[in-house]
Amino acid sequence: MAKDKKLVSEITSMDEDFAQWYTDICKKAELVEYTSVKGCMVIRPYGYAIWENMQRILDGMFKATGHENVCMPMFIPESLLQKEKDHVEGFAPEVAWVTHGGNEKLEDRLCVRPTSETLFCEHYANIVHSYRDLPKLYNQWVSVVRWEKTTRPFLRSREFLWQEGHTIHATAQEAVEETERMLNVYADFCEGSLAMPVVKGKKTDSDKFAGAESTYAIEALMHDGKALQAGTSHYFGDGFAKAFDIQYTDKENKRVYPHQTSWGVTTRLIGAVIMTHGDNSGLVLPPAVAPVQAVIVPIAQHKEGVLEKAGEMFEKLKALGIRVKLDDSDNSPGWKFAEYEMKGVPLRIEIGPKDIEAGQCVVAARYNGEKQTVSIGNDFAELGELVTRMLDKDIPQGMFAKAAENRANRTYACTTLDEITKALEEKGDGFVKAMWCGEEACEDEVKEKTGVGSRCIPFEQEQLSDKCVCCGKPAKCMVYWGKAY
RNA sequence: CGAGGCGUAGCUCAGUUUGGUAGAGUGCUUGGUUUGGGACCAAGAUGCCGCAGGUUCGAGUCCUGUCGCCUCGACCA
Repeated sequence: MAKDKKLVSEITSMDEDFAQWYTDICKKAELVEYTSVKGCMVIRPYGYAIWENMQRILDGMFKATGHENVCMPMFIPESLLQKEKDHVEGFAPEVAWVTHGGNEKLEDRLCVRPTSETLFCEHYANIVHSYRDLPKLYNQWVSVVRWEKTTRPFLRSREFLWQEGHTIHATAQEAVEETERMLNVYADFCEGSLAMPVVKGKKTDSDKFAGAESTYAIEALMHDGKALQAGTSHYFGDGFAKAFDIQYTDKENKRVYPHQTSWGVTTRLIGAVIMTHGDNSGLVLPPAVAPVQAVIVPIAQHKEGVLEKAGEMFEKLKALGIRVKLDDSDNSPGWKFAEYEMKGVPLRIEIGPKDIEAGQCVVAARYNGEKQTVSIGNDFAELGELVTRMLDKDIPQGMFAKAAENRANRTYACTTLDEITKALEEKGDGFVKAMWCGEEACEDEVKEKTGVGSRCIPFEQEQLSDKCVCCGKPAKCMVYWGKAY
């Protein structure tokens, strides 16, 4: 166990300090370790447990919306990848290639999947023949490889874990509905389980997924005012179906092309949680995904009765289905406090000789540091109720409110480029809301002059003015702008 | 891929200017005292000074090359 005395760096507005703070947490909370494989991370047990919790919740949501899990191969033959033109152009610069099998050179190189649209398409072509075969609603939990030039734990690594959902539908309308449904599933997960407010919207054309007709995304704002794309959902139209020759016979006995979607979230969500909720004492985890939801710290544990009482408490909370840990190691209480704060454990319960005498214990919440004493009685009933209520309701709601407040303080509505520059300079990086004419030239100019790029066209539109923030021509929509990870 | 910075004990780093026995703090091991915010005392273990060449009587230190990591750009979930 790492017992480094030095705590994490302070969060400040400086970019480099924030980056240092972030990497400190990733390492000191024992989430990741670097490896000899360049740009790839070891996700350690504590970090992986967070991902497992995310997986469990999301998988339940996918199953509830009728999706089935499958597993596609890790390798994609070059000939298969080449079939859809936009897609291959988008991904070619960042794929890794397998050129040899044993000692033999391969005729057709194999790419290590950067995403699996092409494999799903090939499969659809084999199994979709009739309208009766549709829709197919698939998902897979795998890792993918993208040969990134620079990497950061969770936010960008050469290999990362994700889920990719792939669906195929008879009609365009059904496919669009699916794209929107899954974006909503992601948003509900982020806001409900991760206590992280997100903006739902559509990407501009220049920002679309390679091969997509339209891309939807949820965007979250981090502590330092930068935006993070937390999940995406793509509508493909029938472009892939045409490229891969997927056709079915409809009720009128005509051969037609089906419509597809894909959607994914990754271990980047762990990075999003760190940068949304973390503070100067370390990680702050939402209870829904915390590997340990409550830690019991006995005080003066060598004294008679302390460990016994703590043990009873542990069993009681465990029986309530709470992920609870009793730390009876011989580290000092102060050390334990700091350690579990670093690791973001949502609740700490202190119990010592004084408490036992008074028939109580102390419960401290990680996200706001508030302590309260609660009676333990004979069977810990009151404690069990309090802990359950805090983990299920008070803490997620409190964390969400805190994150939403931070986002509100860093969201600026602007009507001119000068206003944007001024707001960013005076108040720091954040979301900028501004009107846009829909021209790519203006999108580029805004980025060049103010430093913020388009994040998404939010579903919830506001009419800030009727003119484009850049060119002054009639505006088509309001866009969220921001610096991105 | 462009520009900067850094590689010395598990970790954070000093030592490099001016070449001369490999250092500190922290962590680790053992024993004892402690325990309501990273406790204290004592004893102990820990190094291909990133790697490869070169200069030199002698290189952590100088030269050349190389690999790796970090930050900022560009690209990206």
